[in-house]
Amino acid sequence: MTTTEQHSRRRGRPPTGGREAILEAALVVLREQGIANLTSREVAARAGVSDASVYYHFHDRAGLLAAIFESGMKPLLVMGEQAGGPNGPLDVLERATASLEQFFDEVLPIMHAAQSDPELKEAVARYVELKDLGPHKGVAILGSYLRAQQEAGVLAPGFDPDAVALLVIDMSFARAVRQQMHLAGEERLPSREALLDQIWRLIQPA
Amino acid sequence: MTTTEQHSRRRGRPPTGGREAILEAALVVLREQGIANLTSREVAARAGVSDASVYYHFHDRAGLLAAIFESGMKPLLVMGEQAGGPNGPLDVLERATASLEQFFDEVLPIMHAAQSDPELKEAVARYVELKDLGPHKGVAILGSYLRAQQEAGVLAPGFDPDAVALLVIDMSFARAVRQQMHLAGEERLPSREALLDQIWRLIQPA
DNA sequence: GTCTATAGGTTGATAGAC
DNA sequence: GTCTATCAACCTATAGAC
Repeated sequence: MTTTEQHSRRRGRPPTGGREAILEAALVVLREQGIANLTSREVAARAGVSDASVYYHFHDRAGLLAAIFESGMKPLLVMGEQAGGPNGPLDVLERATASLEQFFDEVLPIMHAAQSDPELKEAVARYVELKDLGPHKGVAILGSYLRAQQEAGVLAPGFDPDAVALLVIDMSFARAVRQQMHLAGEERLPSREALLDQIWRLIQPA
Repeated sequence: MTTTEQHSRRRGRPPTGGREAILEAALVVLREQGIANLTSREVAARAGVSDASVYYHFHDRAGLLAAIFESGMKPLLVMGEQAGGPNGPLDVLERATASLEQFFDEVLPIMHAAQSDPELKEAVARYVELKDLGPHKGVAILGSYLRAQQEAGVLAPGFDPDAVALLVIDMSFARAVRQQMHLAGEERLPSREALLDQIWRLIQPA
């Protein structure tokens, strides 16, 4: 514990953690209020700092948004570690969809915000290209796992591993979107289990 | 032809079509600039009318947004007519995905805009509930078709029609989103044909 | 129904003290 | 690094003439 906690200014927050506080608050505001209400004032108030602090740390609004985006996209960078578990394909599929949904749930507010402003949209596209993120990454991870299992004879020989992987990703993505829109009639839709059942029918060995 | 076309004020537009002009312009602005730049001034300028006209027709910004939303969602109301074509299931599937993608392509800007503002988000949710739109509608249409073909023996007996329908819808939705984000690496992803191939493997008769 | 003009409020961004 | 105070720009919305 090297943090000096002698004068508790706010509540357990380091005295000079302004930048992180602002970034955190901005992410919260973005998720709760949407980008329409993401103003420097609102963020500053939530972070418990002054309005000018925001501009000191991020120069301008675009800089703040870029930082939010980069911070909010981090879940993507740490993905793809639990693909090679010791469990069977069905278990892997279930765990993959679960973490995919959670991931999309975190990133979706940023995606939505990006689509509401052409400048942000292009920034996101460039960032994704630069870091080589994007759907093909997920397809590569999940697809190669499926292909390995297929070649090992654990799964059926006929299916296209990458295509099935993309189907699973798309299904998780759409589910996350529906969940965040919380539309009525969600309960009338086929469940995740029902969807995974069909995928399983597709890849299970004869 | 009852429209009086004696004095061409703009170009083939009725002299008193202000409301429609504004609505059209608003949709264009929303698609091109995103909701971040959707101001009464911008819309009015594009429509070739005054700023005040917008408020005359739609009372306030919320009224304009509601009208945009209702107008932009119309593609949903006229959906589901070409499902019962005389063609085979594979053809129906291809045509369904094509029109689904086009539909999502039209509605997506509005969905994104709605997600960027909590008030709009709730308005959308209520509207979808009121008009009984939503994914379950598409599932019902495509699913019942698949079920009919299945019971007629044209398709395999084992699959879940509704679940497969939702898979197809989710896949089309995700494809439309990717297309609008125009991320790099799209060409490395499995094509629509590759995805439909897997669906076909799922439902084809033995 | 459409315009001009403008009031009133909010926001992004800066200056300068501490 | 953080604050207060402030400005200029922009936006929503209204008033009133035509």
